[in-house]
Amino acid sequence: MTASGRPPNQLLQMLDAADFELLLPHLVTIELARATVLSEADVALRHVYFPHDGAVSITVGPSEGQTIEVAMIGRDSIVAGGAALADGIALSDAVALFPGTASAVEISAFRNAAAASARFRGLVIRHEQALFARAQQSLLCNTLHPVEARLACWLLRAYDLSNKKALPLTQDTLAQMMGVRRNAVSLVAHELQRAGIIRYSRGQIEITDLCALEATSCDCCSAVRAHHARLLRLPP
Amino acid sequence: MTASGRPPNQLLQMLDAADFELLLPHLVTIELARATVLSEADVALRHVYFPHDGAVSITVGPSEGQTIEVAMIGRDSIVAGGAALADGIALSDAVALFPGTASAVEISAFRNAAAASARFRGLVIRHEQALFARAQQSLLCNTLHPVEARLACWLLRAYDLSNKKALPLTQDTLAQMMGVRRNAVSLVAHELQRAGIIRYSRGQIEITDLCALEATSCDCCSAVRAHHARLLRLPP
DNA sequence: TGAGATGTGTCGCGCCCTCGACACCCAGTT
DNA sequence: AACTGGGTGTCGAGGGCGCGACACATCTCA
Repeated sequence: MTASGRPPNQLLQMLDAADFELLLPHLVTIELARATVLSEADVALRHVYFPHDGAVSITVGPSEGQTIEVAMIGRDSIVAGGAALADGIALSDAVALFPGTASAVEISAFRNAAAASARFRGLVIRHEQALFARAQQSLLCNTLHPVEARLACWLLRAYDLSNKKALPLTQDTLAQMMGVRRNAVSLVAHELQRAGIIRYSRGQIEITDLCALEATSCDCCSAVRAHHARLLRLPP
Repeated sequence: MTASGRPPNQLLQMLDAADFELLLPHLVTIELARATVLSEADVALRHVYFPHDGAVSITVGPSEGQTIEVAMIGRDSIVAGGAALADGIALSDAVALFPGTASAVEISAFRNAAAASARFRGLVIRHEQALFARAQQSLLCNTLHPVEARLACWLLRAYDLSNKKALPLTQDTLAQMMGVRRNAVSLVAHELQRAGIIRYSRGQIEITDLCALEATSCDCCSAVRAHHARLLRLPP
């Protein structure tokens, strides 16, 4: 909880008092242990989640080894908000990547709130648009940019969400997220470590030179940040 | 116009009579010449479009040569519907790829209709979700699948939208859409032609063996189709 | 008919990354 | 102390594609 007495999720914080009252009775704080599954593609949703901290990885892909991360989201976002407003069937898998907590809301309560309040609905829609922008940029980045820049981007996003420079991550999971072989990650990570930008060992990656990491990354990160900032500032 | 007396856009056709009345006074049929720009990233929208035929390519990318197609849409979709419901700033460029016509609506009228009718709003949101699914699948496809399969997918989609087996397309534009070099397209196209699956010459590509083309493509196409069908069937 | 513009084939070099495989190192367990 | 298992380095073969460049074909227009 924060000074406002609300859970520390950016979207909950932005809500009008009246809108927050709509949700409040239905908010349940839950633990997100690593690898907790929040939603599964093509399966009916039961809850919508407002993460407080940690990070959730949104992925698609039919089979193991053929999956790819669409976006990494956290306290600046909602899990499954768009699908909840649409037909309640999740488009993608959502899995806790870094542990944390979240406020869960039953999907019916979420839909009721969205039906009752145009302002709340607008916020969810703008959020969904921001998420779309994220996916779009990932599309461009994955298609056109080399693994090194993409890895830098990814780490920066993880840092943004967790505010921690040390992240519990294996090269293997990194490779899965980015849709490349562990091989490639190993090579690039080694290079970044040699340059003094990151340090890692046995499932812990630490950012040691944030500026250099930003220089290594492509401008996809900042493009996404700009969209997010614009869309989630309440209109006048 | 069709038997229903409505423009031949799938979404307009699906509308409740009352909802259609909301839009009808504001619908203006326009020509979409090839390369007509319908929206531009980061620029305020003026209209929302319901394509009747032809196809519109949604692309992102900061600079020339660094752009990539997010989705190709047509009569089964809306151009800029999501952005209109959000903050009215387009996320991406939208350009007419194949000529055709569309119904244009001023953004304010579109928003008013969405505010007035929960059913219309729901349809737009579900559509936007379908578009998101499309983008997601492109992300996966571009990251993991070889150019040959992607090209096949792309042609199938173009065929779906235009119902024509002959498409006015240069290898150059194909390469731009797919985010690869013309070189790669030339190679693959040559191969497909040799196999009797397509035929082409000077900016005209013709599908000669649809089944073989489907066999060449990855299952991304069908995955997207499934999502689209599910989301755009009116809920009970 | 000739000049230019546009679309296509193709060649070579080289890089990035895949794919499979194996060895090593470190932790926790027994 | 030995074992086991997960995380990492890395090697070699090979492919796919970037990247530049050039030749050639066809179309359009002067």
